[in-house]
Amino acid sequence: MDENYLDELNEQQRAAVEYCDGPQLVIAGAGSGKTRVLTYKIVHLLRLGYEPWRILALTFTNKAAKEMRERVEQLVGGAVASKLWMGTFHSIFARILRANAELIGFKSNFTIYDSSDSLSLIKMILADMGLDKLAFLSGPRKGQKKYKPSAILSAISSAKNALISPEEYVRSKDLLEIDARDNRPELYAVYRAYRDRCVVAGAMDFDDLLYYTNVLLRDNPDVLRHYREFFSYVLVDEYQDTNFAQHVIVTQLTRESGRLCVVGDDAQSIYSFRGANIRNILDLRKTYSALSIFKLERNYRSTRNIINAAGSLIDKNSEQIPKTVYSENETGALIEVVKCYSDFEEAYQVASRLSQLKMTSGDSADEFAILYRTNAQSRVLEEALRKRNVPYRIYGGLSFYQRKEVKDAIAYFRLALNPDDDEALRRVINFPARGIGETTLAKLTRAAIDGNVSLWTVIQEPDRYPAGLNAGTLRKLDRFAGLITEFVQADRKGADALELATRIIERTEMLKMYLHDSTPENLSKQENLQELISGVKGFVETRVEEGSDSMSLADFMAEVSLATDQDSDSGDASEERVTLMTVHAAKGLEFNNVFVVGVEEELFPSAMAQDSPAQIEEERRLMYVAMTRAKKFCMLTYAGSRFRNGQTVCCRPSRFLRDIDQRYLRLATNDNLGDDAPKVRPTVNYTASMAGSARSLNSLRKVQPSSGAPQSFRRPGQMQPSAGKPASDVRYALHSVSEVAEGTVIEHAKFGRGAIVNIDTAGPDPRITVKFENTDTRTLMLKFAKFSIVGTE
DNA sequence: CTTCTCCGTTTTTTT
DNA sequence: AACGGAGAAG
Repeated sequence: MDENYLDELNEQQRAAVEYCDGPQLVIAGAGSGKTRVLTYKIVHLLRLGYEPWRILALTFTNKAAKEMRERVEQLVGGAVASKLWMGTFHSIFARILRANAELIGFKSNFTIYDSSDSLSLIKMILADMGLDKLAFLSGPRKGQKKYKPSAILSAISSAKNALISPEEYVRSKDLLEIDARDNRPELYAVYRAYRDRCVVAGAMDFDDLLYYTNVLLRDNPDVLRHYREFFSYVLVDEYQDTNFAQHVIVTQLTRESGRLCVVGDDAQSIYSFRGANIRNILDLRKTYSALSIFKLERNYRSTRNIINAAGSLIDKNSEQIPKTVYSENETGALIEVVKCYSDFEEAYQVASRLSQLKMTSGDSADEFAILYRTNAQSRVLEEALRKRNVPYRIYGGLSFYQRKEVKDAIAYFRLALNPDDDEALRRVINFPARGIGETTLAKLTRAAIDGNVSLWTVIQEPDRYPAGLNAGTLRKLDRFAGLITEFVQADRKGADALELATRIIERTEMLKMYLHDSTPENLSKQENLQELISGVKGFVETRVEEGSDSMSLADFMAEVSLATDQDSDSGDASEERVTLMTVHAAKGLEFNNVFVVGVEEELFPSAMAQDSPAQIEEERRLMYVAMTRAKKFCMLTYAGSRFRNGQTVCCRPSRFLRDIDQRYLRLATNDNLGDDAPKVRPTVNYTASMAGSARSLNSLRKVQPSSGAPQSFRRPGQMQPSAGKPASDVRYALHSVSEVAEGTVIEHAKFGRGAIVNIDTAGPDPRITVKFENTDTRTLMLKFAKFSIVGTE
């Protein structure tokens, strides 16, 4: 370990790192070395003699956890770093819950429902309760569904984040009153049914992971005592993004010891839609009377202009902890504001300015980022970049594990581990088609709900839970059950993830199905299934290499079920690319050059945020995050019209542009940022010819109450550079043995560049062993490995 | 029971 | 534009 690690910190950072005498809050402005403080603090704790496996470091995203681990690794080595408890709230507590599952009425093999599972379960419950019918309401809500699944889900989610059980919910006069007013008086019953079905299915959703952790610690004093003592120091990153459930877990674990270090920046709180609450930071002082507060205010990242501009923007927010972020870097260029006619022109402008800047600055492509408010905005930008042959990488969008065919396969995986998993069962009971249709499923569901058991139990014990099915149907169900049982037993007998996964794909004939005809979609589905298998294979191989015995399908699923899109670091690291992502996804990152596009009213700030000042402030913080990603150059663009929801709508410049002190901006001479617009009625600020009906629809929509946080469904065709796009299909293909030799240099779709060191043709399927430039050596099955041949060594 | 087709709704951000 | 849901035909 580097002895002089403390010298690499400035005075404020060093003070924060060295203070280990009690609870500590570090308010860290953007770019002030927040992660640096956390990583060095961990190193410092190790120095002081804290054992690595008793340090708990919680982050918000997988990406942040990974980055922190890597940075600690560099300082103390992988052997020590791998012993730290470091990860997202969700993954760490999932692990703890699995270890203690029986105490809260679960088994350790519980499934984790993702948002689409949750939504599908909500829909099922609403249908069962007869609440999915149209409501005959008058006025603007006429014809709208009373119980909108996504809104229900988000209400349930809020309840759990506030640690309110269904039983407590129904006892709360306030909540019932609100529901009555919102025309959904039976929400409590939906919540209860949802909870019950999850329990029966042995499933937890994302919120449950936090909720049940609280239950576990609340109802089992000995468990609480154990973890309190076990974790001798707790560190939390991005505390401004924690919700109440997370806050309570943290305080439960550290209230007595006071060995807590929390880092956050209230100005970067951008997840309140998910229950994050800045109050958690402020309330720390109440919980810990001895709380010491440290401030990091010097920004090392950006030029003065960028920091000053962002500062002048965030000053317009009323709610914030007073602090002054300053930069002592060079003044730098002004922030460029560009007005465009349309989203197409915007994309063109950005692409051309980017290419030009790339030439003049000499920065490589990965020093450029284009940030947007919504994923949908990426389309046009992609096109413009492609036209200019600028290589880019999109983050977000549909994750690999969310693709239909992959989800289907995963559903079988899940059933093998937990056949009670209703959502997985419903997904694949008739896929591939085996003549078990809606009617049968409805009858099974009815019986399952009446018996308060899982669908699997109903299928297993038809006599005990009669569903009123005819003999033919029963026979079909029996065959399906046989298939699942076979997988379950294979897992119990200790099959590793690859054996079991391969068997599932073969026995269900999923891959075969797609082989039948070779439409482009089918081809891509085949590829994705093969990619999944090679993912499993890679997982098993890694575990073998690491000398770990944890290579069961359950171990694989534990990694996968909480891995989200950002995590898939696919694409080769060797090639430099421009980054395209949402502002949310960009948090914690930095680039020399940042383009923020679509800086318009109703988009940024979002149309959903228009009706409350608090939401506008969150959007403003989001804008602040966007701008402070930039080190040297920042450009903001807006368009006069934009293709949205299938039609072209008019747009006005964002109020945020006017919030920024104009001293730091470079505007086109004729650009007044929409300041001439009458401010009284901003939304109807258009001539009828310009605006058309979309506009009036929009102003109508504002009357309706906002419908909560919708769960995201992303379109295919984004992300995963290796699939979907014709360009990449050509680049990475399958190869035969005759095409490769030892010494052949290949470019793998996932692992990057590497040289073949061995070819094994002994088995039924030829394998190649490749030493990759990222130091990994992997053995790949030739029939699955997607790569291009670069040359020979 | 399956498949096809039309219709209506949708769009914020993510663990 | 793109998806899911509903309804009709096979």
